Amino acid sequence: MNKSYSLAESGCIDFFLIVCYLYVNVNTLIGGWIVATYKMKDIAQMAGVSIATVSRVIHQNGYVSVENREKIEKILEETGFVPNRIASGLKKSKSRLIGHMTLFNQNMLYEKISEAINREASENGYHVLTMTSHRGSGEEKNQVDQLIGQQVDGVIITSNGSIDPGLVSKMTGAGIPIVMVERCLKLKGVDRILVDDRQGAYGAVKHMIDQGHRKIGFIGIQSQHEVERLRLLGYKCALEEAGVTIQDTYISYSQTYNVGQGKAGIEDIYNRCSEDGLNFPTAFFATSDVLAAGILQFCYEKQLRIPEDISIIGYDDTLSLMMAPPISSMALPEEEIGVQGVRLLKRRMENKVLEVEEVVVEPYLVDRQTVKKL
Amino acid sequence: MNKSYSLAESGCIDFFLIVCYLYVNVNTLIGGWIVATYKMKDIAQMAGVSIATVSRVIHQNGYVSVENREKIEKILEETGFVPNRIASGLKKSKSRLIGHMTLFNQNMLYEKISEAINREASENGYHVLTMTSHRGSGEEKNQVDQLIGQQVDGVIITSNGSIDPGLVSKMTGAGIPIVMVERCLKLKGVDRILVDDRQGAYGAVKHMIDQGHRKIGFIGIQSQHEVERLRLLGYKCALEEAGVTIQDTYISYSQTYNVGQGKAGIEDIYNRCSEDGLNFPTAFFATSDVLAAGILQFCYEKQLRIPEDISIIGYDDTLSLMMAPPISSMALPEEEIGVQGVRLLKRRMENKVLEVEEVVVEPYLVDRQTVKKL
DNA sequence: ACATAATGTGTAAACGTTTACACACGGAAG
DNA sequence: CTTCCGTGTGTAAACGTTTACACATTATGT
Repeated sequence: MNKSYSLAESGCIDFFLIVCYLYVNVNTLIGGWIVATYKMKDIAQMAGVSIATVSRVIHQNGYVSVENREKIEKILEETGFVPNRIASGLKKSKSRLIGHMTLFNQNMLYEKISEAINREASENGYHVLTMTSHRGSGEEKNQVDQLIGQQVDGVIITSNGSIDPGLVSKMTGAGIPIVMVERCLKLKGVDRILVDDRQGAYGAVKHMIDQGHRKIGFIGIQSQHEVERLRLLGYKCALEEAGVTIQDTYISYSQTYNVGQGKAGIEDIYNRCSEDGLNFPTAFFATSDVLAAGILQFCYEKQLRIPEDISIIGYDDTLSLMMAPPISSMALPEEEIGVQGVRLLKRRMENKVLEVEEVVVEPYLVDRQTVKKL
Repeated sequence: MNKSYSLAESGCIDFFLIVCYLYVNVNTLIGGWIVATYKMKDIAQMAGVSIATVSRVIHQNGYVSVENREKIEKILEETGFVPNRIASGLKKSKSRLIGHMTLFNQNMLYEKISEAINREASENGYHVLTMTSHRGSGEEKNQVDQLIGQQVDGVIITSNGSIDPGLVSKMTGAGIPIVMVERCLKLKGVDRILVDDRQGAYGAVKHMIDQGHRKIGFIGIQSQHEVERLRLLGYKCALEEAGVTIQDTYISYSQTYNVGQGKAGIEDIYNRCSEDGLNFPTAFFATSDVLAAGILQFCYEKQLRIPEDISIIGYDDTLSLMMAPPISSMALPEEEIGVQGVRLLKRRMENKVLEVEEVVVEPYLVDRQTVKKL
């Protein structure tokens, strides 16, 4: 090595690189291939400088002579050197990792939010460690330990309003900032991105009322969670505002978000209407596109046309474009949700003490003309 | 500290814990809360042993007296200690991180595969760093550097057959094992999980033929990629085998996987049939559910019933259950794809030299009775 | 009784960065 | 001709683990 070192000093960089390639960094032999990874120490040796100087070039701080800077930059380029984030993370007590806890869900909404989070994080020099759990599985406890162990700089919790608050405290207790997104818990020190679901439902139902509908069905979820309560509330507000009395017969709550339950919901309303001697609604609002899909299946069976026979508005705009026919839906600004989530987190990660923030985002109607004018 | 230390030694653990909580590990004050994180050093001090002993308890290796083991375990429990993975990663040159490179895609298929990868990784003590890129964006180059920098122990590339092979070599060159999944490139030292798409398409079309169909349409993607070639091949094989001559008029290639293109595809065939004076097909095979959704939209407009007027089989079973009506589809074993991917990777990560492996998984028909018996 | 093995514990050197500090050189200001 | 500041560079000590090694102590076999 000493010999190689002097070679490098005397300017024979290229030859030296080959020597290095063969001898310095041979970590492993895989299938006969020589595999090399460079460390700052190696770069420093090749450039004939100290590792501190290399670091100064990489981080563009401190003083480095033009001559050395160029020499080092050239070597960096040639070797494709990538600094070891683990080592720097250890020294700086920053992993530049964001944890993302989410529930697995057959819904592109969460996929889209995830995507926005990943992208925004990446643009800010962070990476995302995703932990997917399954409703009621209790996996979160272990995941929290894993995230703390990985020294994540912050955590985003997407749509998991049922997470154990104790776990969240464990993280905040470890100094990890948290942002909850879409389905949130009101917790000390936890920022929130909320969707104005009351307004979303209100807007959808208002649109139907404006088109002349008065008998409007509601297909939602029986949920302890606030978002479903708000959607029902928005529905009721719109009706009350229009002076329409609320018919329980027109309201159906399912257990979970799935097509079958959506279809069962409208069938239930259909049957109860006959029993109660009421007219079947002329329009339906579903609190999720997946439930709306169930409504469409019902219509298909009964050979009802949309919007001629039945008007529909869905929610979340994940499937509506793909349905036959494509239906109107209240879309959520997934992009904004993800981006704002990362931004809030970033502010906390970078300057510790801040007020708790709450950002409210608004759904917007994607109108595909599935509400008939009466 | 020395005073506290002697307290611990004299057995006053509980009091000592409080002292520790207040003084030893006060890292930050957030909103008035005292925040503490423990290191092995702290645990060792509390237990009055050396840090090596604590490590032996945590990793359950080496000899530790029952007395010390119990004392340490108790403290570990009480403090909720989580070892710093960054530090151990640095020492062991293992991050226990798996990189996952995937393309963003409005398709639950990738979501499901991701989910399986995350779960299987987690069960094996790994975490997943997901890097989502967008077709043709060139984001991959940077992502590869990030993954190398994070010292990931392995990388899974999902459905990105268009990744630059040079980037893959950079990773294998850095000693990182790679598994490609679903859409693969044949590259030196890269394991593959392949879907038998030829067989999948063949099976779907065979099913239609068995039900008596002879005029069968194909809605696919004009793709350089092998999977679409295989699906078309499977379609043609099934027809040839049945002695049916292949009609170009019945075949349509779209640009990308989206509903609009699916609908345009079948409209195109419809128009060309009139021009050529051919009968419209009685059945359609689509190479993706999203294209099949387009077919359903066409049928809806034309008031064609399924399967009475038109028979359909989709592919990937991501949307078919939610359509009106739910349609038959060739499902891919997403679970198996993800799990096998992680397993292959794990074998490579744990014992370096292995033959390149190729696992082929089979699609299976989910029959929802949308092929009419002729 | 003595060698040897099994058990239990602590010390200290890594791992690859970052960064405070020290030092050296030149030029400008007094 | 000092003194001081702006540049440029290297040294070495962290960061929190893991683990080889050394050293005890006790048990076992002869």
